[in-house]
Amino acid sequence: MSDNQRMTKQKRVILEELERVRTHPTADELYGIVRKRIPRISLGTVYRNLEMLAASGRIRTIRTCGKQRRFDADLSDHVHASCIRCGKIKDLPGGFPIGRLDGNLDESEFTYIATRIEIIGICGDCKREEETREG
Amino acid sequence: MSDNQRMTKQKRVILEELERVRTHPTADELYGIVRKRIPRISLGTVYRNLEMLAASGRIRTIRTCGKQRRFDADLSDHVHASCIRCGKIKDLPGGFPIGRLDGNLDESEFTYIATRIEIIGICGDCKREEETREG
DNA sequence: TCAATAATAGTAATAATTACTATTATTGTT
DNA sequence: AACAATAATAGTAATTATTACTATTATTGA
Repeated sequence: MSDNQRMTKQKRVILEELERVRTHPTADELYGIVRKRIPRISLGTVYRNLEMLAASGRIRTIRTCGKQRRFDADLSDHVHASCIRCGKIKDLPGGFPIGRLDGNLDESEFTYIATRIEIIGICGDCKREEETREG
Repeated sequence: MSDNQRMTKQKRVILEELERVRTHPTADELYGIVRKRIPRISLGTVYRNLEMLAASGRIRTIRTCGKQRRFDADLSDHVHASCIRCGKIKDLPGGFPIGRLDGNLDESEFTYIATRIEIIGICGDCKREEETREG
């Protein structure tokens, strides 16, 4: 880290595990994963590190469906498919279909950082669950 | 309402005010607005009605930056510009630059509802505030 | 090795949202 | 217009995600 952040064991493992999974986990899902390697880590540490990693641009946070924030270590442009039922997010293959979408932006009034594209819908698991419930 | 929802005075005023403003308010911002017309309305009623209106497809909910959900009565395809500092969301003029972005979707595994596009950045107000703070 | 201090674990606090309940208002029917 | 059924309300309590706090521990540059 070039800023004054220290690379602790906790931060390294959190980042490693976030990079490994492709599920865009919530903080407590990641907490569950990381605890297998650092059993005494606390949820607050997971939150704090995710916050720091996001602030330094190392990971991204996602808010779409569901009430929990999610995290993504993949910084490349890609499209997310979010389920309105369970809140889970999957990556869509095929990369980013458009470039910087700031043609209509008044740059003096809005400083551009990034473009986000997502597909909203219902994932297969939730769909099947609804179908069995309805008969 | 064609479903079994009743059109109460509260619901009507909430919808009217949400349609009037163009700021994509949070539930409690809207609560403040609606209270001018219905002083004894409760915040829970605002939440419940926004929930019902969203469920019946009459409005949309937005989660991007900031920890509060926001609401939008404009169902037409349009791009949002979200500020990572204050969480406020503005509409970008110029309509929707791409169509249904589901070319890469496996329809059997994900039921398409909508495409959302947003620009992430820092709004003019927050930018100016940062500049004065830094000198 | 060591001093400075960033980060930790554990816990308490905060804030957004949801649930609960007795009462009120809407709506389809008469 | 009055009525019965019941959806929705106000007010409040509960829940849940996230953040703040604090004494202790671990990292890092010298």
